[in-house]
Amino acid sequence: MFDAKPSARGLSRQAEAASDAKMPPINTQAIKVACSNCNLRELCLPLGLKAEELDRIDEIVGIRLKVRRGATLFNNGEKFTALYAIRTGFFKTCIATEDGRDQVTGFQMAGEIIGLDGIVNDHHTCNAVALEDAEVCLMPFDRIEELSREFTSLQRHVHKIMSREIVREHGVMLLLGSMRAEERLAAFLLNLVQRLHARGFSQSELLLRMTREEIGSYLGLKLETVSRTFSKFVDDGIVEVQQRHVRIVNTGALKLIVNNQQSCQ
Amino acid sequence: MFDAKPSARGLSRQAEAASDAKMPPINTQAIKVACSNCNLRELCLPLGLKAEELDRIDEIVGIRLKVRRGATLFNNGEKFTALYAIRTGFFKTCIATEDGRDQVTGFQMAGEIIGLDGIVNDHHTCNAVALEDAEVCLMPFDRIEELSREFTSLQRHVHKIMSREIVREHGVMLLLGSMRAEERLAAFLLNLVQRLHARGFSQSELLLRMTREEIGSYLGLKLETVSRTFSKFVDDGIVEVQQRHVRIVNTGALKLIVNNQQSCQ
DNA sequence: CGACACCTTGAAGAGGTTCAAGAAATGTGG
DNA sequence: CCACATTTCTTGAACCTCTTCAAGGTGTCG
Repeated sequence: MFDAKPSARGLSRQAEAASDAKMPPINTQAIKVACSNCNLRELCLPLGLKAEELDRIDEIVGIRLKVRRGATLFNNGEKFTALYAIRTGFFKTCIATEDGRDQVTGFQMAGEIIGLDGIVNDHHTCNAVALEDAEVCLMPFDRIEELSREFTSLQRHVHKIMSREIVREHGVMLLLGSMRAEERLAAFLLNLVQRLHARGFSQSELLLRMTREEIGSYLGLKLETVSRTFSKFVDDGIVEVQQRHVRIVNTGALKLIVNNQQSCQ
Repeated sequence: MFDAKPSARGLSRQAEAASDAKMPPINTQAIKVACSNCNLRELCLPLGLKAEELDRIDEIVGIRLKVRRGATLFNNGEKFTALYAIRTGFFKTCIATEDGRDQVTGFQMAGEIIGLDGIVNDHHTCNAVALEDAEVCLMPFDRIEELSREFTSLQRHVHKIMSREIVREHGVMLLLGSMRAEERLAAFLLNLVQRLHARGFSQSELLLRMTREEIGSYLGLKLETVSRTFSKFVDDGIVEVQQRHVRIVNTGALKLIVNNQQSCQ
């Protein structure tokens, strides 16, 4: 609490600098693409597809959309027609109630699928907002269902994606229901860096795409608490923080914070 | 805070009295059944099936299992093979971590499906515990996938069930992330009674199948806080409580507590 | 009836929030 | 390119909600 904060020098970008846009309502641009050449294929599609199957599955993705920072991919109440695979960029999904509550339900990055919330009632129940300029592949849900009746592996894949989301949310419930502020932020950072690492980025450095307020909303904390907890971690020498640049100095300490602390239940 | 508690007389059972079992590890019994005669059909299956389709879909349910109170239907780590449709009874699902954390992720009643968490990794990631003697229909997942390749309406139904679970969990995240104790308990009671009402039970009376501790775990509160909040509601004349018997006297007040209160973010 | 699980209530304390002010970064427009 | 406005972040102090610890009450079951 009394140590001078080490300055976080030499933090490298985790991706090309996002060109900034001034919240245009929505900005999309159609491009033809093919899953077969996509380097995110292992994240989006089932493994071990035959070449012919892959060609057919390419049919799923009609067009690719660009979404500028601050723009929404879809909004609560909008008609559901498609799932979206994120090619580049970073999103948040959030729900809002009439009485002004707002809850970030997740942060999504390249290779992840958004829109699953819309299936049950044919309308989206949350907003998906790009936190940096993004590109997504639009996959009409009719086509997905059609092709997954044909290809067992695709069918299974779709089921797994939905199940994974359910399990992920169980983890968030555990976090929100039983962890204290430090544990929540530690778990959050470890989760982010692990997912980034799986995409070829650093295991220890990350550039937060979201504000303290958005982190707080996701973690069930106020932005001041997020900020204070970051400062605590810095004082303890666990991370270096410079605004949105974060370097994890002591991963083990973070893991200890998440796991070791007793109490709870 | 100073009013005498009204006694909750005349609370009727919401279902036949559960015969109590003393936590046998697992107690199952196979019975042949058919969806076509099941009065929960509208909850489990898509609407508007033709008779022939219904006959085929009957094939999904191989056997019906009995699970005694306190027994588990499946456990974390167990191989995933099937989904379960609850015919009678009441379950909780919960996850536990090595460090002793424990989180109830949901309470499930007749007509609801459990086991979706197991799809993604072929192993269950939570425990499903019967809170009263229960009967479930075992539906091998292979058969479900097979038949939903054949019947579009079943395929869509499966997708909707999974999407519904995702949306439900978003709601829990909102609750855990942004509500205070009274709001959480009010939302919980309204949700329970609404689901019971959809099954033909009273709109205002319910018999809690879970302990204060389990409610607390689900709502991210300690059991003492749950108890105190119940007492507060009783003092305010909003509900009558006698152990696990609850009568909602003023539904509007509960709704106000959930919606109106500002604060939050 | 005694043991046990569950529930209630009180008092003290901790963790997180609220309110407020100021600093740092970012974006805007001349 | 610099000055100004805006957004975002940090930090302090007071407050509040919920937790913790403790004790006693209620109900149930063998």
